[in-house]
Amino acid sequence: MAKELAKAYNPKEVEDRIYSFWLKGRYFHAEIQKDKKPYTIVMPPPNITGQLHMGHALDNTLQDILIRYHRMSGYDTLWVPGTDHASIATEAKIVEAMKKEGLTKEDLGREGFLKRAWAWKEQYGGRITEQLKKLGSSCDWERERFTMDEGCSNAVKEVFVSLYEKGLIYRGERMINWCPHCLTSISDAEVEYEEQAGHFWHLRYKLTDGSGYIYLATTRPETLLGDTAVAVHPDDERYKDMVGKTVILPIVGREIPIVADTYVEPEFGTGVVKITPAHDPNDFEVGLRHNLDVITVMTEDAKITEDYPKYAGMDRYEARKAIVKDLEAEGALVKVEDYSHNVGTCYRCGTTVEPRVSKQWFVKMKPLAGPAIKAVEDGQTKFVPKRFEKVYFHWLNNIRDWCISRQLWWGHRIPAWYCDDCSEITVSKETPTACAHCGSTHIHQDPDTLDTWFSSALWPFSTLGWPENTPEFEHYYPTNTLVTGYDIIPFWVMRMMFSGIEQTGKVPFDTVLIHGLVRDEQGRKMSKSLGNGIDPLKVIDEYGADALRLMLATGNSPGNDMRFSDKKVEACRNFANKLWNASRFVHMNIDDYDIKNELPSELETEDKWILHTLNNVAKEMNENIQSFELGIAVSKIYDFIWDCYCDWYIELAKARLQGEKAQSARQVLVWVLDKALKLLHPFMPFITETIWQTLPHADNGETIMLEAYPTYDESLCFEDAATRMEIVMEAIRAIRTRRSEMNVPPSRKAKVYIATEKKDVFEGGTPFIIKLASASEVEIGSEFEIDGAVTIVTSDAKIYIPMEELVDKEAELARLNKELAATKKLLSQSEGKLNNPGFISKAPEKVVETVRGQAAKEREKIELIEAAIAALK
RNA sequence: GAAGGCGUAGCUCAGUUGGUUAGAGUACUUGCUUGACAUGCAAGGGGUCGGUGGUUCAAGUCCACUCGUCUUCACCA
Repeated sequence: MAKELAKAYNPKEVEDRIYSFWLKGRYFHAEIQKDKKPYTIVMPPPNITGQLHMGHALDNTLQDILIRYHRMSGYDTLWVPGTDHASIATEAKIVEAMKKEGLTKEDLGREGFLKRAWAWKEQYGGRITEQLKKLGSSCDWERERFTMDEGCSNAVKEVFVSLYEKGLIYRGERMINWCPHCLTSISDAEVEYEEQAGHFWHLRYKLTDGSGYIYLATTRPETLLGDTAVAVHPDDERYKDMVGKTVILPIVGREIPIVADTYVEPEFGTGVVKITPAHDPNDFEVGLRHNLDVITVMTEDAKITEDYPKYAGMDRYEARKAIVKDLEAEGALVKVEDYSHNVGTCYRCGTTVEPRVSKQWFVKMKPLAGPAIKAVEDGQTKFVPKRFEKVYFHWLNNIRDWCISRQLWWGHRIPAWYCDDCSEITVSKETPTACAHCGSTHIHQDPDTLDTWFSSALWPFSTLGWPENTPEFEHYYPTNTLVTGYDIIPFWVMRMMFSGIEQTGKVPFDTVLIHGLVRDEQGRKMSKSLGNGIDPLKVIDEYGADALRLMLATGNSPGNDMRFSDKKVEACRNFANKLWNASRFVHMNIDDYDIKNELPSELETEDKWILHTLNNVAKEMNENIQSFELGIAVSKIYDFIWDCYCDWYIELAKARLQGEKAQSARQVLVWVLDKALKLLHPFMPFITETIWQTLPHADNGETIMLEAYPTYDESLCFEDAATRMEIVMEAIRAIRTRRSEMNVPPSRKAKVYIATEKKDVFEGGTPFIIKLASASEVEIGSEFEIDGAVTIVTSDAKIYIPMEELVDKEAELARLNKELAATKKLLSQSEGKLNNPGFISKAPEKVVETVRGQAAKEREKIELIEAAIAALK
């Protein structure tokens, strides 16, 4: 069967079949195994509105590599998948769809709307998880969770109530970021700032006592309607006498005070600021300090309220124009300047955020941030790369209270009830029937829902059954590795940290593996608006999931952004094909024989060399993966398979497969391929499984997924044989190079004379020199005198190839002299080091030894070259 | 304004705790229908590791300064 394997690897033929095979075998499923060490990852839950993009592909590839590696390494491995309800995104999507039918949320009512939202979730919510399967993600689908499922909802209520009871959740009237389009509050982290061209309107306010004017400037003249003061810096000499006086607010005619506050920068502008406590966060603070009135002048959708009939109903930008015009008419406008400034926008819809005073629920952050900072400082949780700890600390050190209420319906409803009689709040996990304070039954629940991130923050433990002390929670928590992009450290990582510590008393994971963004070929961020996003599913379709995974796992280092390019995926696809064909070669040579996956009792030098090399690769890969150097790890097995196994071992074996030692060659071919497939499996699961299943392996092995990951094996260390092999390989390369330089085609064979002191090494290597260096015959001796021969010198031999018609004695001499000079230069460098007393006394023994050996080789080589030159003359 | 990243071959990027003559992929040049693979094989050219100074026996790697570039956070109305 294997002999009929297609000439090129076709991932489409195998991927779906293999994935179903894995599912059917339930190999992804975790059952608690108390005798094994657990290894747990919780998947960052993609939004149910989402489509798989390159970011997910990268994130999940890295997780799958870690999971598969640990599963093969004997851990009780659990990868919990799931999705996020994404309150604001989902609600926006549904409202939009309803709009097309001419419906609004209010038309359906809360219940009707939620019914519709759940239906939408049922229909589309699983789309992204299906897409994740195409990547080969080996998550435990039987444990798939959703942030709004019953368990997660219980956890949310539990946490809300507990934080409320500890006084860490409060309701208060604060300045919050309000999105006039989404009609909800959003948290500080959800505001994105962008530079916008605007204007600076310079105004003058008349002092009430008629002593003149005070000059100031604003970027938002429309907020003037809500001004309740003008502020200057207390130490500003220019205005010292004015503090305490009042001015007349233009248009409105209100008399407002001039107050002194250090918030004002005397250097900036005129050093005078108009204060609108209801519509600017800084002004709000000033207002609190000076006991100013808070006058809201805008409605929720950012239109001027009925309190100002002249402008009522105008949106903020219309009102701005109208007010500027009126200011001008009144003579209050001094001048207009162009001015570019940063404006906060809603991360979801891009609408300019309107700061607004409103009653919202907040989490008190200071007491929660402290332990979260300490946990990372103490190393209970480590960031990889470490530098991202700074980002984490920066956020936590500068954190403000977290606004968690959202004026949305899709989400976890806030478990708080208000009493219509005594106005007290009852917070409870269970729906109360009466006010906890006065016993009145006239209570109503808060209409708001919680920030999506409130439930995501609990994900590492809510998915394991918390607040119940389930066996899963007991066994798999704390989780091990959290894999995510640096862009969501403030949104998510930080919140999981303080939530985990506060609720469970333990950090939620020991390591945070941070990766960068996948950018487009020109290095731009992939975005919907640019339309430059690359669909991972299309890439999988064209090149295969393994190729995509390999591309994502290599070519960049942790935490750095990477560029996507077809060329890179193509190179990875070629590697898959290379491996496929190597396996095809193995099959062609073993299928007619009885081959077991075990090493022969007698090993040849080349066998020892490949085993020795493989053994070192296994050792290093384990180290690399354990320290999260996944890209380095996979490049090692890539190089091994391509350069060592294919380009050398298979070629070496070809000579042997015709002779009497064929059987042992077959055994080694299979054995090494088997190990190499296992080493590669976490990175390229589909092709490795496919090939592995066709190879001889122990009867109990159903899947490579559950095979042991190869580790270092003392008995496979063949230092000496490996060196002997390398000597022969060096000679082969040297001969090839010379032939190539002289444009001799491989078809033109020539006899090769090797003068060496290591005769046995070259005797063993003779068949390889014949096969791989186009030699017709090899003669080995101590010294040769040959006229008109091409001369090649390696560190261990002088090689002559008699090809008289090609030999230009002069050129040959020139080349040897050049090489002599180069080698002498190297030697003088080495000797320079060795003659340096500082080097000898301070460098480690190992390094000194290496340089000594090097110098010795160089001396030897110089002797050989000199002898060759003498012979030529 | 603050913090951080990046600068290594034409291009995209590796380079692990400082330690042989700095690597890969791709592109380029040359030669090969070599019974696994042209999605391939063999060989080659191409780098003063952004610059200057310092630490060290030893610097692409550590430190200081500097130039260029990108990102995040903050922000003065």
